[in-house]
This record gives sequence, C-alpha cells and structure tokens, in this order.
Amino acid sequence: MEPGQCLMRQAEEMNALFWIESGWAMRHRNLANGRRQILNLLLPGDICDLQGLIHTRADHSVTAMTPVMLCEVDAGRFLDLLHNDGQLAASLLWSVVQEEGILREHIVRIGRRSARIRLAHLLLELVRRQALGGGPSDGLIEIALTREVMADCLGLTPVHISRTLSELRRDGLVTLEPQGRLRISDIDALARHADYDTRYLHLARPDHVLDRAGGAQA
Amino acid sequence: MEPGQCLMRQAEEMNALFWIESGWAMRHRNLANGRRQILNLLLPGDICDLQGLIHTRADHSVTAMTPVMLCEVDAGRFLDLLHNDGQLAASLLWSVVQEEGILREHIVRIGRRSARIRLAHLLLELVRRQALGGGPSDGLIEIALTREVMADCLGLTPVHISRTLSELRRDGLVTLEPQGRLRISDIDALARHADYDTRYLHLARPDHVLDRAGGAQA
DNA sequence: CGTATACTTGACCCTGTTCAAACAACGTGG
DNA sequence: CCACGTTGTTTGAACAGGGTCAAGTATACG
Repeated sequence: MEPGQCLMRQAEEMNALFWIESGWAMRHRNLANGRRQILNLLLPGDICDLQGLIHTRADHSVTAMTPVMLCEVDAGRFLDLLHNDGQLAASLLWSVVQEEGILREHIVRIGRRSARIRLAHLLLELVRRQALGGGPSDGLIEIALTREVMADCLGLTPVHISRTLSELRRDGLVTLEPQGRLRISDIDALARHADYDTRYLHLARPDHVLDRAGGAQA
Repeated sequence: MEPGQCLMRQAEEMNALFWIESGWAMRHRNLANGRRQILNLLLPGDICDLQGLIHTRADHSVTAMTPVMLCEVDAGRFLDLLHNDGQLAASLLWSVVQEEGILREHIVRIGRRSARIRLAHLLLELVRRQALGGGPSDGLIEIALTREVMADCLGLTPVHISRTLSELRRDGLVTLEPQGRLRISDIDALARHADYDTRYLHLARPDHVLDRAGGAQA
C-alpha cells in the first residue's frame, strides 16, 4: 500500500486481520471538530487488528505512513488456524498483551507528563520497538516523522513539538539526520532524563507460555 | 477485598486472572514524581488481567475502590480451561476487544478533548458500562467518585474537576445525589453536548464469533 | 527554477495548575 | 450530644504550559 492509503476505515466492518511485513502505519481517530488523535503507530511485525476477528465496526482508521507490505488473513480462516496451531495462539496472546501495554503506556504519557518528556518517551519507544522488529537499534528512527504526526500522537500541536524538539536538540539528546530523520544520540541518557522504564517492552518472550498454549490452544 | 487493598501491584509477578464479581477497582500507575494516572476503572464483570496469563511482571497496580468480590483463577488452569471450552475462549476474545476499545477511547479523550468534555465522556462511559454489567441504567453512578479519582483518570487536577463539575451542574447536565454520588440527568442531552458516540460499547455481542470459536478454540 | 509542503520563530492568549484558605461531611471518643 | 480530627470539596488569585495566529524559512519535487 502507498502512503496515505487506508488499510481500514473508521465505522467500516472488518473481517480480516493484517500483519505488517514492512513499512509504518498509524491507527488514528478523526474527531468531528477536525482534530485527530493517533492511537498507536504500527511497525513491521505488528498485528492489526483483533477487532477484525469478531467482525465488528472499526472504531478507528488505519493509514499507511510509508509504502507498506502487509499480509491479509481472513478472520474465519485465522480462527481455524488458531485451532490447529497452539504456537500461533500463543503468539497472538503475546502480541495482545504487548499492544495493551503500549496503549497503557500511551495513556500515562499523555495524561501525566510534560511535553518534553512525552516526546522523549515516544522516541524511546519507537527506537525500542523498531529494534524488536528487526530494524536499526542504534537510536536512528527509520522514517521521517512529521511534527504533525508526533503532535497527534502526543496530544500536542505541531508548533509546540517543533519547539520541544529544538530544546532536546539544544541539550544534545536528539539530533536531526538527513531526510528529516531523528536520532537519539544517547539512549540511556535520554531514558534517565525522561524517567523511562527501560524494562518496558524489554520482556523476553517466555517460552512456558508457548509450551502451555501449545497444548491448550489458547 | 477492602477499599484500598491491592489485587495486583506494579512490578509484581502475576500468574493468575481475576474476574470482578462485585465492586469497583482501578488500574493505575504511580509515577516517580508522585503523580498517578488511572488507566481504567474495573466494574463488575470485568477481567483483570490478560498479563496474568503470560506470567510476566505487572506494569501497573490494581486497587479496590469499594469492597470487591472477585474470582481468582490460576493462569495455568485457565489456559487448560480454554482448551476445553470454546465459549470461554470467545468470551475472552470479546472482552479483550472491549478493553482495547476502552483504552483507545481513553487516549482520544485525554489527548484531544477539553476538560469539560473529558469529564462528560468519562461519566457517560461509566453509566454505560455499569448498565452492561447489570447495574442501574438510569444515569446514577453507583459509587461516589472522589474528585481526585476523576482527575487521575482524566489527566487533570482535583481542583479543576471540581470547577468543571460545577459547570456541568450549573448547566443542568449532571446532579449531585446523596452520599456524593453523581447522576447524569439526561443521558442523550449530555451525549449530544459532548460529541459522544452512543454506539461505542453498544456493540451487541455477535453470536457468529461464539459459533466459530466454539469449533476453533480461539 | 518555481511551487508546495513542512518547519521555525515570535507575540499574545487561554486553559488548566498551583497554592492557600475556608467549608462540609463524617466518624470517633468524651 | 457535642467537640474535634480527618478527609474531601469549593472558591479565589496568581501563574505557567501549551495553544493560536501569523510571518518567514527550508526542503523536496516536478
């Protein structure tokens, strides 16, 4: 899919599941007053969306931010597959727990943190998730995020993102690379600075879940 | 459990699942700077928590707000039960989708709405969820919420909640009942006023999911 | 090389915060 | 039954973080 194309549209009925192979996308909701809130960014390896399994109306849209390669699975077939493959079931459970964790973290960020720390957290999370999905782990964020995207993630305005980012750059925590990509110069320093729990999403995938679910078809 | 008791504590290892039979509880995270963000309120009928299934460290606490009766299920036994009971599996899937919807709604509220509308949304959601769980559906919120609880839900301060609530009362949208409980005088009026999607969580539970999962042990 | 899109910067404003004091509701013990 | 501590609520005044509007500047792209 090309940038700007919708994988899924608010209020549309879903009956498939997507798996992002490459490229970035975003889940977002558009409000009546023209505002937008991005709920979560989707990186390679992410699943979208459980809602598809229960064949209901989507409460948000999903839009490609870069060219995206994805794998589409019919909901019915997927449920059948779950039946025969406990490992798949365990993966799904794992992925759901991960996603809920990301959503919760997002709530805390938006609800109780300053603009500066919100932004630091967002960048730290993206760098970490990118690495988990096989991307670079050196602090460079693969794709260029517009100020508007960051603003709509964090409940701020593009103008204020611009200012806050300048601050972080001034303090040597973040640098601006070619093509508008961002780099966290020193991940640990920024994490300390921003009270970021480095164990978050660091969870090794515990195999006992796999074992158990392999028998249980969870 | 008594009010103030923890069902689950941040950073503690979980290997059980709870089902709330009666009473209200809250999921929350406490930050290093002493602030608190409530992630979600748990009402009768809610499940807490999927994280328990994969035996990992909790990233948040759960605390009883009223006396709470709950049903505790060992994670391993639950996974075994899933094996034999497709209906249970479907219920779980359903409940996960519901919960993710609630979390997403919360993000939009906190990220892109004014204090007044945030509060209206919170109250509307509670009234709706309460009714879904068998509680009153006439607009009365069963339990007295402190201003601080509402503030920590919505990313605001108790002082500002107090002011905002006064406004809503002045405008005749909400009334204060005995024992500090709140009542939405006219649910539809408030929903219109607050651009609240009344279809949200109104989702009838589709039986085809049950059927399918009954065979598939999803 | 010109246009479009995004980014930066400044000035001013507004929503929600902070601090502080007064007030109400409630339970306890004398 | 009343005094009183406790906990939660209301209100006011001053303040600040972030928003809004507007102008100017990069950067990419055809």
